[in-house]
Amino acid sequence: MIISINKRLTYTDRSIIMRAMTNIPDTKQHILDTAATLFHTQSYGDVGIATICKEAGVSKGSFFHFFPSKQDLGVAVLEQFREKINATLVAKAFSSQYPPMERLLRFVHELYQFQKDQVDQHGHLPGCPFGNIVMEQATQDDVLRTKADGCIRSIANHLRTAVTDAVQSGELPPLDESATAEAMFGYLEGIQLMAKARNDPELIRTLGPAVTSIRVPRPIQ
Amino acid sequence: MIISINKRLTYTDRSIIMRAMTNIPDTKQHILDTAATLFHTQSYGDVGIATICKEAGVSKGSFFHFFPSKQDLGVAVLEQFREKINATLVAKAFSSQYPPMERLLRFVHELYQFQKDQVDQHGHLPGCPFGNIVMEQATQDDVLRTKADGCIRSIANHLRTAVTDAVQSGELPPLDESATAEAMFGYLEGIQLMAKARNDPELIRTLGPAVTSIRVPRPIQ
DNA sequence: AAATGTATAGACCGGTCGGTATAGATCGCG
DNA sequence: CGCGATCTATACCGACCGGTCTATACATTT
Repeated sequence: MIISINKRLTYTDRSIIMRAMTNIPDTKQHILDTAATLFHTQSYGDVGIATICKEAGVSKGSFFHFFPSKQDLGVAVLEQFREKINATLVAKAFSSQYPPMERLLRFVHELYQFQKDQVDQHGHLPGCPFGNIVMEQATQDDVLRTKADGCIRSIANHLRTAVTDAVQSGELPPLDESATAEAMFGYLEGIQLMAKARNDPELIRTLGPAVTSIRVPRPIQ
Repeated sequence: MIISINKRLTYTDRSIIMRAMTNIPDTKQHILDTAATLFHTQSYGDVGIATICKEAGVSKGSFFHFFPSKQDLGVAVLEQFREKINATLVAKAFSSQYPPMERLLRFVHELYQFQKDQVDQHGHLPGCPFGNIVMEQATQDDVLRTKADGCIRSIANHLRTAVTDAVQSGELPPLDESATAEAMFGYLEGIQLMAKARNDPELIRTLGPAVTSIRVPRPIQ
């Protein structure tokens, strides 16, 4: 494709050039990505719309054209995190080619790498994007709370599959599979929280593997 | 004690009467208690100083007379939570009169009751005061992060004693006692987080007891 | 009684918050 | 070309933010 440099560039031209040069997709997606990073590395409450706009190089008019409110942006950011985490960390770890319990250990390793990379990049361990929103906004904003809860359930569901497979293969004794998967996910949230409190990803590496020791027995009849 | 009602009441007189009549201690403590409730039931970031003053029936001048900044107040609130939780939930559960592992189950029950009472009172499950601050402020404010981390370690230390006792008594096999205690505490943080995400304290009751299944093996030499 | 320290009250500060209004630029489409 | 839809830019809004300042009331010390 050739774009003449003699004519005055239209928005479309600039958009095409931007996309080709910087891999920045359309404005809405760019706002979304910028907000996701800022919300995760700082926090939802402490990052204002003006900051997001400045960081994304976008005007407030554009922002409110695509997102009717900050809350809508927050929900969209959560949904994008869910998709991205399911497509990367979860997909890598929960492949059925690995024995069920090994999947859990691989997931722990993915979490460790993820948080460690963030520390190396930003100097702070950001923790879980969903856990952060829950702790910060659950008592204030029911929409965000419900959305974050949905994201948590979505990811925890992959754990449940692994637990079910492990029981079937005999790697785990009979137990309450759903509850055990939830307990395991809770454990991973908790050690990410403690790692964030210390700003030290090593805690995930040392304590993470113990996720395989968690067992919630079947309710007695 | 008798206070004459004929003379004009001094501040000290009124203070004495107030304390006797309303059980409200001195102003600083009252601000602290009000802020603790607001921070816990809402969040640190979303509760302003003006709100705290109004709720406590205190002027801004008084506030800044006792607390040089919101951050200092935050640290004081965390410290008070640490003392209060150690004096109540922890003290009730971790009495050496109970077998070590029973202490853990009792602590879970205390956590359940605590969060359930909050739900009944305020309609929302507030979660752990330290975990909330960590998730919200750890990447922004190193002072608050460090203080919250200290509070977490302080409480986790009681878990470690129980784990050590359990290993000694044979209730638990040999394992990394400190790491296991940390893992257990992380687990409890995690299920409180998930309970907050669902606004449902029952999750603590059903998943909590599995804390006794967590084991971090001793590092191989 | 004077002086000093402690506590309280509230107006006030610059800055930021989420969100709106309006005008203009650019788009696809007829 | 012209028209309506889409998108961008920015000034602006009232509310609130953490924090300062000044004035005053009272207690304590001398």
